[in-house]
Amino acid sequence: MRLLIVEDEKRLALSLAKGLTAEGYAVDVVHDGREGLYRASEGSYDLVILDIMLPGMNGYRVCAALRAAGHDVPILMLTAKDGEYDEAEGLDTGADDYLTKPFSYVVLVARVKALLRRGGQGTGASPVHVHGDLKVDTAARRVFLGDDEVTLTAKEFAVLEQLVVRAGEVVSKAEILEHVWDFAYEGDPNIVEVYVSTLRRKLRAGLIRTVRGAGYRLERVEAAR
Amino acid sequence: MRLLIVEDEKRLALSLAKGLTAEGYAVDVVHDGREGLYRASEGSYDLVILDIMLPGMNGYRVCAALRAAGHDVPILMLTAKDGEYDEAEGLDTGADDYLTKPFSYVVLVARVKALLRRGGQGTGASPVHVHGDLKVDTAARRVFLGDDEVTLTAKEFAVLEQLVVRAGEVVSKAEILEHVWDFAYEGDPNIVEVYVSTLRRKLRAGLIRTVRGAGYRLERVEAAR
DNA sequence: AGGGGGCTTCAGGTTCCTCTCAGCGTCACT
DNA sequence: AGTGACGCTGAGAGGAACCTGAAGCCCCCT
Repeated sequence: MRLLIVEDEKRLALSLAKGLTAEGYAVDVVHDGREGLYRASEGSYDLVILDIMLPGMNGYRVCAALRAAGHDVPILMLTAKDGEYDEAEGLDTGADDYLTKPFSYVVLVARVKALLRRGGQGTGASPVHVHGDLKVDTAARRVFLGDDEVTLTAKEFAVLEQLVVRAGEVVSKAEILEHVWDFAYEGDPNIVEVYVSTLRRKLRAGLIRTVRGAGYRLERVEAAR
Repeated sequence: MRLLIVEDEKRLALSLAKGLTAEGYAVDVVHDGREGLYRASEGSYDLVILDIMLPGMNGYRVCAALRAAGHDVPILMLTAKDGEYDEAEGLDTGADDYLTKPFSYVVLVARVKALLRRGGQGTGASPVHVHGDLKVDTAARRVFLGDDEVTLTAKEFAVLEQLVVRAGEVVSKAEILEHVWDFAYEGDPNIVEVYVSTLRRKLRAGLIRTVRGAGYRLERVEAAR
C-alpha cells in the first residue's frame, strides 16, 4: 500500500510519514501542491493525504484537478480549524474525508484505514484474502495459517500483501520493491529476497514459489487432500 | 514486449534501458531522431519512449511522421520542463502520454505499464493463451500440456510466448532473436535452435514445426482424437 | 543507559540458466 | 545419389540469480 502525503509543514509531514511507515505503508512525501498533483497523477498511490494550505497550488485545486483528470484515488484532506477554509468545500471538490488540525495521530491512522477499506470494497476487493489455509486480513493486519496466527512485522506483511493480492500471478521483484518501499529507496533489491526468506520460514516453505528470472508467485491453493 | 528508447542523453538512456530490461522488457536504444523514426517504422515495437530534444530530427517531428505513416504504436514523450517546448504540442502531434524531466524511474515504469495495458485491452489480448491442449498463462508464467504443468526457464518461456502469440504463423529466427534477446545481442543465432530443441523435448515433438529457411511455426490445434 | 526488535547490508554458498561449441542428421537441389 | 546448407542436440564452462545466516544500525521502550 502506497500513500502520498502532500503537506508543507515539514515536521508534521515527517512525523506522519514515520508513523505510517511503521504501520507498514510505503509513504512518499512532497511539500508543495504542484508537485503533489503531479505525483498523485501517476496513479500509483492507494491514498493521498492532502493539506489545504500549500505553496504552489492549494489543496482544493489539487483535489479538483485530480478529480477532473478522472483519478478516483481516495483523498484525505487536512484542514486548519481557523475557519478560513471550510470543510464542506473540501468535500465538494471531491475529497473523501477531512480531518481538522490539530488531530491525534491515532485518529489519522483510523481514517486512513477506513478510507482504504472503503476503497477496497468499492472495487470489489475484499479486505480478507483466503488462500488455502492461509488467511490474510489486510484491514486488521493479521495473518493466520490454519488456526494459528502468525506474527509478521510491517514490512513482512507488506510484502506478503502484494503476493496475496495477486495470488497465482508472478510478481516481479521490482514490483514488490515499488509497492512496499518508497520512491526514495535506493538500496539493494536483495532486500526482497531477505523478506521472502523470512516469510517462508514463518509461513511454510512451499507457499512462495520462486520463478527464476521473473519474480515470486504465491501458489494457488495447494491440492486438497 | 519490446520497447524503443529514443534519447540522446546517453546516461539517461542507459539507465532507463537497464531498469526496463530488469522489468522484463526487451529494450533497444537509439540516440538520434532520424534513426528512431526509422526503427519505429519497422513496427516491431510495442511502445516508443521518445525524447523531444534530439539530434537529427526532433521528437515532435518523429512522432508526427510516425502517425502520418499510419503507425499507432503507443508513444511516451519525454519533455524538459524548461518551457521551451510545450506538453500540449506533444499530445497534439499524436503522443499518448508525456513525462516532464526530471522524473523518477518508478513513474516512468508506471506510465509505460499503463500505456501497454491500455493498448493491450484495446486489442483484446488475453493473458492466457490456449492452443489445443497447450495452455500458456503469461501472468502466472505457467505452461500446461493437458493436465500436466511443464516447468520452463525464463528464456524458454519467452521463446514459447512468441510462438504462441503468433500461433499458426511462421515466426522467423530473427524475429525470435529480436523479441527475446534485444537487438544488441551479438551472439550465435543458433541459440534459438537450442531453445526450440529444449522446448520440443519438454513439450511435444510435433508442436513446433520447422519451416526450413523461414523459421518456426506453432502448429494449429493438433488433430483431436 | 540499556535492551530489544525491526530493517538493512553484506558475503558465502548453492542452484541451475544461459550460451557456446562441435559433430551429426536432414533436407533440397542438382 | 551426391553435396552443401541448414537445422538439431548433447555436453560443459561460466556466471547469473537466489538463499540465508550474521552483524550493524537505528529507533523505541523500559
